[in-house]
Amino acid sequence: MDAPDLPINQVLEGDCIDVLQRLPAESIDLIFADPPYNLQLRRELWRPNLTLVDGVDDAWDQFGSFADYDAFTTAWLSACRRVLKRSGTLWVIGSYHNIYRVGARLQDLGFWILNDVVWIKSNPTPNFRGVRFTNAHETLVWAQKERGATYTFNHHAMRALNEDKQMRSDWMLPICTGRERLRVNGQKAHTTQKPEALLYRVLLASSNPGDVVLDPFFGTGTTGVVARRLNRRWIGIERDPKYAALARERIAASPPPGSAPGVYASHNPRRETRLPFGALLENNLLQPGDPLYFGEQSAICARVQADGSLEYNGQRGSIHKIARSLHPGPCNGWQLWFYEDAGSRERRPIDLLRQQLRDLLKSSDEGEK
Amino acid sequence: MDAPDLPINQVLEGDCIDVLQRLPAESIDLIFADPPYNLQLRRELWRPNLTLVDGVDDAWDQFGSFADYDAFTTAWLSACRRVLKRSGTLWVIGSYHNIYRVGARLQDLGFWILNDVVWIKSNPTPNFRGVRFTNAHETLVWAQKERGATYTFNHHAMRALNEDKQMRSDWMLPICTGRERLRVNGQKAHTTQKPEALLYRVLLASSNPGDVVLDPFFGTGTTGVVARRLNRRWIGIERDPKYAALARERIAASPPPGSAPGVYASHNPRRETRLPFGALLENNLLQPGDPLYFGEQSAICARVQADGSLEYNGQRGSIHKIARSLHPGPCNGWQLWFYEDAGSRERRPIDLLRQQLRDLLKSSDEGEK
DNA sequence: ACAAAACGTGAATCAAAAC
DNA sequence: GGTTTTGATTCACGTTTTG
Repeated sequence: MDAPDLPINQVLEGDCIDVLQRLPAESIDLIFADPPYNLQLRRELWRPNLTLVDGVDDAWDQFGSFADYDAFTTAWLSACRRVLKRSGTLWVIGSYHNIYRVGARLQDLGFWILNDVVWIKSNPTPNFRGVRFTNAHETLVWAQKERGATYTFNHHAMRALNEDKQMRSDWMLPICTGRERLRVNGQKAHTTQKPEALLYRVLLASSNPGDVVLDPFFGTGTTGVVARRLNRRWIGIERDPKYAALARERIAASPPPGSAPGVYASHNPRRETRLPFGALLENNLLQPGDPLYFGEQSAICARVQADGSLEYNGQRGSIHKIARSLHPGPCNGWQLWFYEDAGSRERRPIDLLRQQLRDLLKSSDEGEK
Repeated sequence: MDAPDLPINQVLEGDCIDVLQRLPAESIDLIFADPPYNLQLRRELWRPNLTLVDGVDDAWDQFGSFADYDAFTTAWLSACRRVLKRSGTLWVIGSYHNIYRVGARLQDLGFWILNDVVWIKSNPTPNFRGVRFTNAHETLVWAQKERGATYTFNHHAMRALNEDKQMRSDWMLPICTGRERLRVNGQKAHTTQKPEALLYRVLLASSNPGDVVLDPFFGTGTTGVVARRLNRRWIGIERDPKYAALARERIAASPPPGSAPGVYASHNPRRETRLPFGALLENNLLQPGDPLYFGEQSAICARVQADGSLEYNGQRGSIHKIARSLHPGPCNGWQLWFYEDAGSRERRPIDLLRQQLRDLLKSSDEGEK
């Protein structure tokens, strides 16, 4: 299933555009990219207390013009797109300096944006001069390889992570400081290290255990650390041998995934084994000829047929089909049809019977073991 | 000082590209633009409660391709740039559908981005299908006509509006609903009416009383209403005579300058720290698979899942939910579940970890000051 | 009259498995 | 791979209706 020559769980040294070209096509499930931001700082910045701000002035962040930056962007995005599976998705993080260039190029190349997400920093650097708004966020673009392909989004994992409400496109997370910040001789090892919490959410949302996650601008390896922790496989590409070495060291020292296999998989009702409506008859939860009501109150009453179809007003078909004929739009028959409980004479959705049957089958499964 | 033939406080009917060309060059202090977003909706969308979502399907939002949209964008941005004073600035609002196109074109034309700002919606439309993140924000780009020119930024006004702290680039404001939403025969008059609070902040930040504020996509005139209220002069351009008429009517009926602006000051509920259990995982204080014990002595042991839920005895749910299943009455999972301390092997309530994380976030907050 | 519950709605690129 | 069938999925507010 995997390409045989995929260099799993390794840091590859070199320019990502070159290295990507040597990887097999359509082999990667997820890409997270934190490219140079092209910051274009013009002068030193001093705080009001007369200390110097240690800004990003690395050589790797210098580009001559928008055109240069665009060419660079198109090159690495194309290379990424080639190695991505059809079902794969790509995340890019950036700020206003570069994200509009990146977003537009990415659309031009055929990527299809699924969301943009804003990382709201709980503790941003203030604007020392008071001449603009405090730059308190960065933007992440999440895109699929091509419009309409299926992709991974672990909706229920995101809900669980957000106290049982849908995860929104605004993520409030602190910047990477304190013990998490990698240091060498007391100096920060990399100027733009991202917090692990950010990668945790990205990987949990858009990949599954065992998936291959690639980071073309690996830096000091945050993506690798989190991938390992979440039981994903990873590939890092990094041009600077010093960063690559630091990343290897850091990942080796980071916590390995636990041994319990179940904990990493996200619950997904769409992947549960399907029970045809007829199974309720086969298992004696309904009888041929039983009435089903369309809603809790309504007088509309259909009859269950022996083969698991419904009959209403001369029509015959599945619970979904008959429901659709009674109501516009997409219909889930399991929730729309009600049976009458024998004891209480109350109407209950047939979805309840399905749940009972699922529990029944599950417990008999476990009894076999 | 003003160009003599500036049509002040008027709604000009026509395509903004044409109309702008008839205005004098370098005569405008501030532009706020809310262009079509180029949404590309494919089919009907139904809510889970079987009602139909009334999406944006207006003719003015239809473009054939990215190339068409880019040409349109370049045309109106160029026309705007011509009428802008050297000291002038431009705001554009958009979503991921269009904002990367707009941002890149704007940079190409020589505008210099000062900030981008995210409007975080306190009450966004949810994602009914559960297939993406809730689209909970829109993006505003704030740019000056050319790099290095002086521009207006009312730092102290922004501070005052934000409880004496620097105004950040994330603005949490409700969408336009209720009495503020303009209606005709009970139907919303315009599909994309913006809240006045948003314009209030924009105009207060980047213009001065008496300045001329232009809006090339005037719609139902929110920019005019707020400009009038803040004692700025305004020019609106609107293609649709129906919207133009509504705008004139609305502005005439709106409060004149001098009324108390208290209603526009917005409270920011985000500041109240909310820590979901999953944050302990995101911040590396717990790992997927870790055991949690129900009480200090008990043998009941649940497993932490990667998504921040607990698994016990086949059930899966939040720390509170699983606790409730083990104990009658209301349960505070934070105090009932215990982890085992790595060093001492002693059990400690997970509330301790929450406290640690709170302290951590707090100290990094204070470090900023 | 008042409180509680029900209802309506917003810039939305909104399905996926089985056959 | 295109077509058919099954069936998963929502949050914060403001307004209206019900009790």
